[in-house]
Amino acid sequence: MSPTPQRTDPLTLEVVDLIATVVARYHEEYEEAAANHQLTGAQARVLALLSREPLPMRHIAQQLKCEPSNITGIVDRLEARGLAERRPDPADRRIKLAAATDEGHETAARLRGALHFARAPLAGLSEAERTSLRDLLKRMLT
Amino acid sequence: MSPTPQRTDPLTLEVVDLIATVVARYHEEYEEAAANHQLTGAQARVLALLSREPLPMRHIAQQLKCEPSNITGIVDRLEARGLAERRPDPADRRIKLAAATDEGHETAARLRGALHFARAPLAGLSEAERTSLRDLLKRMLT
DNA sequence: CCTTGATGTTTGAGGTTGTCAAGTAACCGG
DNA sequence: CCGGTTACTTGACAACCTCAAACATCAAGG
Repeated sequence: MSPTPQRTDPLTLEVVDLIATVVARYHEEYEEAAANHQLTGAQARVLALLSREPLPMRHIAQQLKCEPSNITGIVDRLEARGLAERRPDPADRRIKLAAATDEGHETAARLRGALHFARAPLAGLSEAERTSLRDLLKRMLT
Repeated sequence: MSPTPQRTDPLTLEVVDLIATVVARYHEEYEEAAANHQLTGAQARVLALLSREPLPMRHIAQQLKCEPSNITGIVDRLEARGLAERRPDPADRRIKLAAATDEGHETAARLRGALHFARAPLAGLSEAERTSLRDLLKRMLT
């Protein structure tokens, strides 16, 4: 479908494999941390967004790359648990702003802490190594 | 919950953020590649496993870290599409070996190709950089 | 003002993924 | 051959996700 040259040398394949492993482990730990707080992965992701600032439903859907109607259900469940609430947008009555409640903010903060712990493998690297890793990842992300 | 020292310096947080971005992008592209072949992410992951070798249902569940009963449905759908089939294990009649059909192997191969393309950002790195990245990732994964 | 079109959210149907508990079939050790 | 374990499937249920349709609201033009 494309004449783009692709790297298939052993080194690249090895790096691709390592990245796949990192991705898999990251996901496991994220889901586990969410489950420890009685949340699903999707609920945890939405709550993390809302803990930064209230957002219109549509914006949440864009961030999560899914349909807005999907967000309705997720926020419903967060609301039923008292972790989020819907507020009117003073400037546009069509919009509903989803916002974290006090309890939601607390839960989000605990989750963030758990994630830092989950990401602890970085602790095995020296500062110079972390700098190097940062620069390489930055370049990879163009 | 734990006295483990946690790194919260700006550099570590930056790396954590970059990894989160890599994870998110990797996932998007994987789901997109799967969708291009009329597969869900879970189906693509199972098919990728089966394209390497036939596996007992239980082993698939262990690799995917889910319940075996979940695999039943996924293999059912792959089988309905003619991409996989169930074979008896000659040594143990309790076991059903899920295996990719010819068409399944072809689909898996096309998927792999699409993924290599999706992972192309690595192409922006020199060989020395890829080596460095490989070693850092290896160390991160202990 | 009022109509027309676009936007934001929700609802309902339907499919996939996931869990758990129960059931069936087959292996294995005593 | 019996009892316990193992492998898979089934059924019930919840969450996630998409799509199409409905509804309210906004915004612009006649």
